[in-house]
This record gives sequence, structure tokens and C-alpha cells, in this order.
Amino acid sequence: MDIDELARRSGVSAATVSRALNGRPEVSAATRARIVALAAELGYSPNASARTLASRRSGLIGLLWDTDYRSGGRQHPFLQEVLIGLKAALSDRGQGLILLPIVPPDDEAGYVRLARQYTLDGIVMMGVDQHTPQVRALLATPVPCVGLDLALDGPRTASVGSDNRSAAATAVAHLHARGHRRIATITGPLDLWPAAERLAGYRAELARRRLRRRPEYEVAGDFFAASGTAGMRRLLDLPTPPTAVFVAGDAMAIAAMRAAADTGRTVPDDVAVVGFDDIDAAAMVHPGLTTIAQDYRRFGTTAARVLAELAAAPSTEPPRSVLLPTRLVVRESSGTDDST
Amino acid sequence: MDIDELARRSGVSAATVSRALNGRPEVSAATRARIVALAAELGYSPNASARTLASRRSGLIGLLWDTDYRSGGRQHPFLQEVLIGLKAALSDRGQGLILLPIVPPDDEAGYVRLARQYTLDGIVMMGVDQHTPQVRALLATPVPCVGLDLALDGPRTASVGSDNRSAAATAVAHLHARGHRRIATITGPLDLWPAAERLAGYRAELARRRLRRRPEYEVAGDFFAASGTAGMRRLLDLPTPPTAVFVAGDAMAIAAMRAAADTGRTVPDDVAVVGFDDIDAAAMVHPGLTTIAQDYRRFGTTAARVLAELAAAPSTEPPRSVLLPTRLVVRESSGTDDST
DNA sequence: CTGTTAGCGCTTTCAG
DNA sequence: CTGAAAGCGCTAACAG
Repeated sequence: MDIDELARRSGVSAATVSRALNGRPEVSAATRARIVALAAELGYSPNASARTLASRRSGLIGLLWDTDYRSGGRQHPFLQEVLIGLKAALSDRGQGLILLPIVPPDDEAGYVRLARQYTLDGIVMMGVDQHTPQVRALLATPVPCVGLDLALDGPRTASVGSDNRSAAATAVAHLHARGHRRIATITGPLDLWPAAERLAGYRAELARRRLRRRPEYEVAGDFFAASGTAGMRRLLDLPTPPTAVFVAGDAMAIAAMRAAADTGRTVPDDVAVVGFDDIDAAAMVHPGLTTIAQDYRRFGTTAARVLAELAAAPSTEPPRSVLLPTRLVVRESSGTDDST
Repeated sequence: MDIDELARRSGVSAATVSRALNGRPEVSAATRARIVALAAELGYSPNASARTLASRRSGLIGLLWDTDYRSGGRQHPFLQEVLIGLKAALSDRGQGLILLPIVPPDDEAGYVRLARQYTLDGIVMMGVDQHTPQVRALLATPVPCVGLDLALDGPRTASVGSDNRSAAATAVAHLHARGHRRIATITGPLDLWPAAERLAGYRAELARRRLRRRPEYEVAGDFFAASGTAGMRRLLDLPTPPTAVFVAGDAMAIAAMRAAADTGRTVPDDVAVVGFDDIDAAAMVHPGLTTIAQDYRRFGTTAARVLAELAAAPSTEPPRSVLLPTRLVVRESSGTDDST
């Protein structure tokens, strides 16, 4: 069953079938209806390769996702949900998602070649280092690229992520509202956009609340558990330890709670903790971890939309970045509300 | 830069270039070397659509992954790792991975159409219900399909999963070695292959160790946390409660530990717990959860290999199933070794 | 071992 | 509004 067969059976030419099925305005409503009905009846669907070859558009979006990259612990906390959102949004637009293989760093043109090879309509990146030669080469290209949690730069690029800055501020405000005045933070790797923004939000909220900012209250972490343990120990060993800690990632936060417990402190009474990400474990540990939940599914749907906009817009526009709202999930690790 | 251009520059015909680049035996070593070198130099890579159209093979594997399906809690515990393994193994074979959209149940031919549309070389399924009409229609087709943790049936199908039965036996043996004689289990949904196998392994090991099998020691769960809580409560309320519980999934196991603690029991002293899956949280909770780790990455690499074998073999062979080894990860929830 | 010749199944001018 | 014709870039017989 190919387009010629369908054309013959519906008594028109292949060109008309093509037009009808692609929603072109030139076909009369009657012919279109007839063709569409027959196509459905016969189970016809156009061959993707032939269509791509002829039209020079594949309807395929590539996903660039680097496993080896530093992430929030044993796994990207969010690949799963992002994929769900992406898949749904793309298939609504009649597009498909293809997972790109990782190319070696010495193959500078690797991704550019992949994009051409598959005639990709756009690329979504997550967990990659945008400063490597292969990625830079791709970004320099007019192929639409959107970075998730990644600040991208190039002629047709955009970024999608949570509003990490205000999320962090919310976390700090929450602790402040619970009566805390000595609030510390354990950060992520500050060369990563989200980590830097979270620290900025922490500082901004301290300022807004007129709390003193102490350098020794900002300890560097790397999103992995071990750095949460180390960070909490350091904070608790301070002459004037904090009474609350905003930890920029849940894996670190959970490890930090454990570290506090191991040195005889009680969470949240001796030290309150707020995390970031709302990983599964946050609800499973005891006490439950108060944390910031991100809407990862929306990362995906937003990426799909932004990609389409990028394809339509002239490549002269400056890179945009879309910030998504987050949600504070209150559990036990931040104590109970004083005001009740 | 297309094949004709490359052909012109290397002084041969397009056909020869095609042969050289596809590793056909008919080309002389010298010509091949020349062409390959020039291709690399010019950054030529063949257009995937043109190649698919002409050869009727795309090198694309589809991933069928249903989000809505019952899984091990908030997320498939393993999509991430499987994807890593799949991607690596496929790209080693020069194949690609495309994520298939979920088709509505009333579109019986949906997946068959997708497979034809993209000229898929094979399909990997996870988390889908193989009894739905759309999936059954696909399985009836000669397209190679492999199910992960899914017992599939059809002319060109196979299954890949852990050896759940012996893994469960190992868990029970471990508890027995720690001195436990009253060992209960909380199961997964028994219509799922892995859940059924785990129960079978539990029973087999009880028998092997000549332990009495008590019906009231087999309580039904659904892999979700709430059923772990309920299950543990029921077991502890028994006139003769078990001293150890093998829980068929970590989300349930962690909830079960919490339930035990909430009723004043200490884990592992009053009741020992062994889980299954080794989710991230297993190492984060307190006490750490002893559990069975599966090699999910190997699910992916194995699936890629099996798919290739399926494509090569005649479609008359009966469905095969490949069982992968697991690993017992001993933490605190199962107590300490008596023998030391 | 290599070149020539047909397509693969679709879209897209260009005429009408 | 519709049809005819010309490819899209590659592979696969078929000759030589």
C-alpha cells in the first residue's frame, strides 16, 4: 500500500493524495475527505524516509543526553519525566524523538553530521557540557537546539529550566518563616547554571530578609551524596553553626541529614534541612525531606514548543530562556510551622 | 556533499562508493581505502532516509515504553540504565534508537503502522501490557520484538530479564543463613512475570531449606509503597509473626521498614527485611536496605544483541528468554552475620 | 572488481 | 483545484 495505490483507488493523482494528507489548502474539501477516509480505511501511512527525502524535513527531534556527565547522584533525577513530556508533546505535533549516540570528543563534526544524516528538525540537550568542541560545533549551526537546565548560546538556541533563583529564595523564605535566622547552604558545582542560580537565590533572599550573609555558611558541594555529608559536618563544626541548611540537591540533602544524625543532632529540631529536586527518596527517608519539586514533564513539553518556535523564527534572535515555576513540598525536615 | 560528489572526487562511480562505505567484499582494498579516507576528510556521511528508502532497512530500533503502566512506584526503576545500555550497544552496531509514541487502544494497527512507517529493524518493549490489541497485532508481525521483564509471544519475539526466581531464592537463603526460620514475603502483582517468578523463587527456597510454607506469610502487594506498609502491618499482626520478610520491590520494602518502625519494631532485630531492585533510596534510608540489584544496563545491551539474532533467525523458532544474573547487596536491614 | 541503470515512495514545481 | 514530471540521495541488480 503506497501512495500510488491509494491514488488509483481514490481516482486522483499521487500529488493530490499528498496534498490532501498534508493538509494543503489547494485541495477541495470533498476530495480531501474522500482521500482521508480511504487512507484510514486501508491503513495507509506515508513512508517516513520517502517523505523526508523529498521534503527535506524529517519531523524528527534528536535527544542529546550524556550519561557520563555529572548529575544529581546515581541518576539524572529527571530523564524519565522529561521524556514523558517530550514524547507526548512531540507526538501531538506529529514529530518523533530519536536518541542520539554520544560522539567522541575528537570527532568535532560528529553531532553536526548526525543532524544532517537524519535530517533532524531540532535537538534537545540535557546533561551535556556545552563547551566541548562537538557540542559547540552543533550550536553554531542553524539547527534549532534547546538546552534543559543548560544555558546555550548560538544562532538558533534556547534554554528551558526551572526558575532556580526564585525557588531557592522560596526555600530560604520558608526556613525564615519557621523562625530560622542562621541559614546556611550547600551548593552544587557553580559552573552549572542551576547550581549558580540556586546560590544566587539563596543570597538574594538573605538580603531581602536582612539576614547577614556569612561566607562560612556557603559550602561547596557537587550534587553527590558524599559532598552533602562533608558539607554538613563542616557547618556543624562551626563556632556558630547554622540552625537551618538549604541544600541545593536532594542526594546531598539526604546525606546531610544522615550526617547530622550521626553527630547526635536531631533533624529538624537541632538543624532544619530543605533540599532541591524532590527525588523519590525524599519521601522515603525519615524524617521526610522538605524540598523543591520541579515540573520535569513540563520541561519536555516546553522544549517541544520552543523548538518549533525556534524553527520558525529568524536565526538572528538572541537566545531565549524559559523559566518554569517550581513547588515547595513541605515534609518534616524543616520543622513545624511556628505560627500555628 | 552527496555520494555523487564523493564519487566524482575519488574518480569512481557512486555504486563503488556505496560498496566501499558499506563494507562490501567486492571492492579492492586500495579503492576502498582511498574512498574511506576521502569520505572522512570531506566529512561525508550518507543520508539516512535515502539509504533506508533504497535498502529497505533503517538501522532503527523502536522503543515502546508505556508510562502509564504499573511499575515500581513513582518511576520505572530502570528506564535510565536500560537506555544507556541500549544506546551504547546499538550505536556500536551502527543502529539508532527511536522512541515510539503510545497509540490509543482503539487504534489496533497503530504500532504495526509505526513500524512500517519508520521501516524499523526491531522493537524493544518495556512496561507495556502485551495483551492489548495494539501490542498483540505488532507481536503477530515478523518484526523482531524483545520484551524487557515481559514474557512475549509471537513469530519473532524474545524476552530479556533478570533471573528473578534464583534471585528471590538467594534473598531467602541469605535470611536463612542469618538464622531466620519464619520468613514471609510481600509479592508484586502476580500477573507480571517478574513478580510471579520472585514468588516462585521464594517458595522453592523455603522448600529446599525444609522450611514450612505458610499461606498467611505470602501477602499480596502491587510494587507501590502503600502495599508495603499494609503488608508489613498484616504480617506483624499475625499470631506468629515472621522474623524476616522478603519484599519483592524496594519501594514496598522501604515502606514496610517504616511500618515496622512505626509499630515499635526495630529493623533488623525484630524483623529483618530484604528488598528487590536496589533503587537509589535503598542506600539512603536508615537502616540501609539489603536488596537484589539487577544489571539494567545489561538488559539494554542484551536486548540489542537478541534483536539482531532475531532478525537473522527464521521466524519459526519458538520465543526465547534470556535470564540475566543478579547481585545481592547486603546492607543493614537484614542484620549481621551470625557466623562471625 | 567496477560502472550503468533502475528504482525506493514521496513531495514539489510547473502547467493547465 | 488537479495532473505530469522531475527529482530527493542512495542501493541493488545486471552487465561487463
